[in-house]
Amino acid sequence: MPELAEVEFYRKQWDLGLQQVLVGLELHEKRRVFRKCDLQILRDLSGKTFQRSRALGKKLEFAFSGDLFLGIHLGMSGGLRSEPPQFSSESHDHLVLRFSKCTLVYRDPRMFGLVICQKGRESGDWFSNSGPEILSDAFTLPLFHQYVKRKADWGVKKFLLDQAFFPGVGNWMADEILWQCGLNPAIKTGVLSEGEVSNLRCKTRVICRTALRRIGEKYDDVPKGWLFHERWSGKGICPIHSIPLEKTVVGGRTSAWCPKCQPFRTGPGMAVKKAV
DNA sequence: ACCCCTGTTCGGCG
DNA sequence: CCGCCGAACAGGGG
Repeated sequence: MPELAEVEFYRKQWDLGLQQVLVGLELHEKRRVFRKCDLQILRDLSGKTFQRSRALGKKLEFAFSGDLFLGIHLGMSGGLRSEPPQFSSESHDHLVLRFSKCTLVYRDPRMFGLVICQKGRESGDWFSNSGPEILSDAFTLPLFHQYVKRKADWGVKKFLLDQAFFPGVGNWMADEILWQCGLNPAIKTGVLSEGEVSNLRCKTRVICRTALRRIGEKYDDVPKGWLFHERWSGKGICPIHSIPLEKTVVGGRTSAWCPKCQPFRTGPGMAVKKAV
């Protein structure tokens, strides 16, 4: 489930443990999510203070005293939550952090997620990204044009899913952006008009900002009128045209799109505006 | 029962 | 050697 805003929501679930000392740690070390984790460093977290956390795209980083960092990627089905001190872990709770006032739990049934541990002043190479965050000042229009130029022969859906360019954007966000831009997911980025490129960047930022504000605060608070609500309901209907959505595999992922809002084409087009 | 999946990596193939 | 694509990972939900 977790994309940009859901990741932020889950990050906050662990805020209850901030500035507290980790008094106990339970883990199922054989599980797949620890496949890249240094278990020695992970166990060293015991007795340390949970100082701060941050998110970058779909990655989460939790900083502890002693220059220790815990990194988590939630994969397809991961989630974080806080429980009372006396909580007993359940079958998919792979990592359980005990504090005096709360218990922080990492759960992931499908185990596509990842736990990383590092020691050092810097949080290390895992928690970093080649490009700027979508909502940062560095995510400029000229930079966006460079991206488009570099991937001119990519379908725009595949383009949006590239984490190096769009950290945090996942399948549903990409579909939301394309629908609100009136762009078919299979259109090559090189074919977009100047206005469409500019609109694509703008809508991407607005949707990220709105999603962070709403979903980041309350998991299921998805803005009314968004394609999201129709995406996987048995018969998805375009909120604008009330006609069935198409479901096709584009860029390796199932995509939902409206044939009226998002007609396919192979040549230059005009910028499309839509108010949602 | 069967088919689907909001992510990422890897190996085969052209 | 490179890029694209499907498979694989593993379990839950419709």
